Amino acid sequence: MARSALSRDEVLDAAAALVREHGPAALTMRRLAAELGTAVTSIYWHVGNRESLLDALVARTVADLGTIRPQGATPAERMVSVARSLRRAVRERPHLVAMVHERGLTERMFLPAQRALVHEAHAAGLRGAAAARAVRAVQFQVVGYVLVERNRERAPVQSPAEEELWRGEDAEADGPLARALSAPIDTERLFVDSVRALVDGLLAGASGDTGDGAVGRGPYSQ
Amino acid sequence: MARSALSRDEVLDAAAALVREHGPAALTMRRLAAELGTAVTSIYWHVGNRESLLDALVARTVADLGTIRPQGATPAERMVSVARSLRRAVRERPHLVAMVHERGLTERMFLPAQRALVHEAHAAGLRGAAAARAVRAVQFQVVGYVLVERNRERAPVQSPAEEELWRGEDAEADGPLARALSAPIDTERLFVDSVRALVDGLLAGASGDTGDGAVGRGPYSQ
DNA sequence: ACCTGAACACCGTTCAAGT
DNA sequence: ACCTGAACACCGTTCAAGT
Repeated sequence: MARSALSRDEVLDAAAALVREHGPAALTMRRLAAELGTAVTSIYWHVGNRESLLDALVARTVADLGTIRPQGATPAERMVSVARSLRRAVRERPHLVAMVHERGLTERMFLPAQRALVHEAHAAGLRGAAAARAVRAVQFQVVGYVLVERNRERAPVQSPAEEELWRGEDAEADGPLARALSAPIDTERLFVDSVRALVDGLLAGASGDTGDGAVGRGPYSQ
Repeated sequence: MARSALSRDEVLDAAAALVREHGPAALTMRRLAAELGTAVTSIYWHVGNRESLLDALVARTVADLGTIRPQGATPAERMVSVARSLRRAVRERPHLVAMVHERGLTERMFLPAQRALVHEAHAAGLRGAAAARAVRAVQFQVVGYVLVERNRERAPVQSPAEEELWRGEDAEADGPLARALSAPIDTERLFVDSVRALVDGLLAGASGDTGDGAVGRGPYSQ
């Protein structure tokens, strides 16, 4: 006997929950059916096949990450806030974002953020190619950082890695360096510091609503 | 009748070839056996199971990317050369590197490069925590860039993506910006430019064997 | 030491048949 | 319109049996 009114959204919800709680490998059509209390084939009626089920899940994640609300008093602060909220959103659904990444849609996922960055770059007084360069620089930086960070977290114990480094003549001769490199990274802080430094650098000299409207010759203002 | 002397290396070679030519999905135990002209179960004798076969493939890739020969007259040039050769190595075996990434070993893969960077940072006169910060900044930048780049290449046609952006008031009001953002990125150039800018910025003011000992006037001074 | 086929439990997917 | 079980071709893996 069938349970009543299985809907496509219900299927997607259950699939997303499965991925969230047990990882992508746990998402099999049969297990999903069991979870929903239906026959495997019902799922096919609603979502076509596994591939398009994953597509839908990925599309959903892309949409979820599409809501950007920049916060802060200055364009620089708002750009940093965009970066931070993106990073937080990614960390809340790592598996799903990994699936987005596997499907090559990471950039697509960050498009709303790109639009927000364009807006802020403009507000900061950047125009034309310089604005485009700034937006891309920040975008690459943020996306790249998050990917690297995710990777570091999933990485198994790198037993030989750290110690191997100390055997280098350079590290051996420089105690503080060795200690600094062996200490765990405060990734939150490194992230914010990097983004802020980059944004400050990119906006330096641009005229905008940053206060006094001073104009200068910044590194990227050529 | 068995073919003579199947070796573990032979299995790994065939597996790597399969991944290189047809992608990771094509690497099934049965197909691999067919490719080698042996029974499926022979493969199990040599490599244990599929998981450890993949482990071996990944370990091999990590080792392949471990040979770093910095080139250039100055520490800055040599750091950039490390970044460039890493990027090239990744692009030669995208599937295998993706497998390394999936297993969370990207950072481990870049460790030899980190050592090289430590050496050059030292040669440039950086010490202690400042040297560590510089090395990590470059490492995150390079790894992140390569990951983002790979992702962009695999991404399907982003039909709504580009046009959607132009509808933004900011982009519409700024023709050069819109054109710049719609133009394809010269990723090779953007990569080298970014790395060079970062390295210059990081090394600025440090005393080292950079030639005549002249110190740059600013992070991005050409 | 190395290889083999048979067998098991699991996949995704199709299809004719139900209501 | 929606759901079902049976069946198919494919997996990875184990194991007893060969040489």
